Amino acid sequence: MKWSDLDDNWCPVARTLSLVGDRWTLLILRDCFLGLSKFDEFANSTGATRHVISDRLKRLVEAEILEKQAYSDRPKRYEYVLTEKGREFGPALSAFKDWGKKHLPIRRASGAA
Amino acid sequence: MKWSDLDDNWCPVARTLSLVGDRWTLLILRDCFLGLSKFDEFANSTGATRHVISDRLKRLVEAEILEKQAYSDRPKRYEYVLTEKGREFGPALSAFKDWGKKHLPIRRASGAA
DNA sequence: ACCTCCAGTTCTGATTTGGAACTTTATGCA
DNA sequence: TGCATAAAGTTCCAAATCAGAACTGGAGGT
Repeated sequence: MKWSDLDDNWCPVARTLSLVGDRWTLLILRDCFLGLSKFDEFANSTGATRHVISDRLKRLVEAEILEKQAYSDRPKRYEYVLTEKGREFGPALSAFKDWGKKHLPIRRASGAA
Repeated sequence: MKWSDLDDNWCPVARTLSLVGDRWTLLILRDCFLGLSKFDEFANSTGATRHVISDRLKRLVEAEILEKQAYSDRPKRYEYVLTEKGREFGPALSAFKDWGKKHLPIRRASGAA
């Protein structure tokens, strides 16, 4: 059973997972909702390797969840922004957020001495 | 950056992902909501290898999302059922389901000539 | 000319999967 | 007794994916 074998599954949850069913993809999406949009921002924020960021970004663009837009012409730089389809994924991330806040309280209380 | 390095992340979405952020775990959870509870049921339904099912079930029990209950004593058989914490993950799966239904219509329309 | 920034790509070794067979405990049946 | 089946895992090996770091290429800045 491979990743893509789920994309025609009878279950909509499975189909969704075939697209965004991995830690890094979901983390990148979270970043998008937080306003991040550049390659390095995703790399720094998620902690995933550049290799993975590159791969996931490609998938997300292909799935039309993100759109690649040039924000600089001369050195040709692109940023990734949510499409409408991508924005509609917000509720799913919110559900994750709510569940995490309720059931997984942070343990190592940041720097808050 | 490893799986578990996210469990103390400041972001609740990241913490949630450190637990259930992978295709198979989420698919197993979906199955639980569909009423499945046995090892082989998960294996057959998800298509994941028994090895992966075994690993994910262990994680989920450890995270108290699922509970391992004996349903037979003589051959000692166990089934996995959602805890309250696990049931509260329902909205997240629903969000995935809704998004999938709307944005990823099934393509190879089953047997429908 | 040299350093830095950004967006990727490439390389290698380690970890995780996939797929299938095997184990254990117990039942059915001939 | 002997053989087959069932459930829940475990074990093994080859293949795919990942982590980590270095490298490439275009464009400034000084």
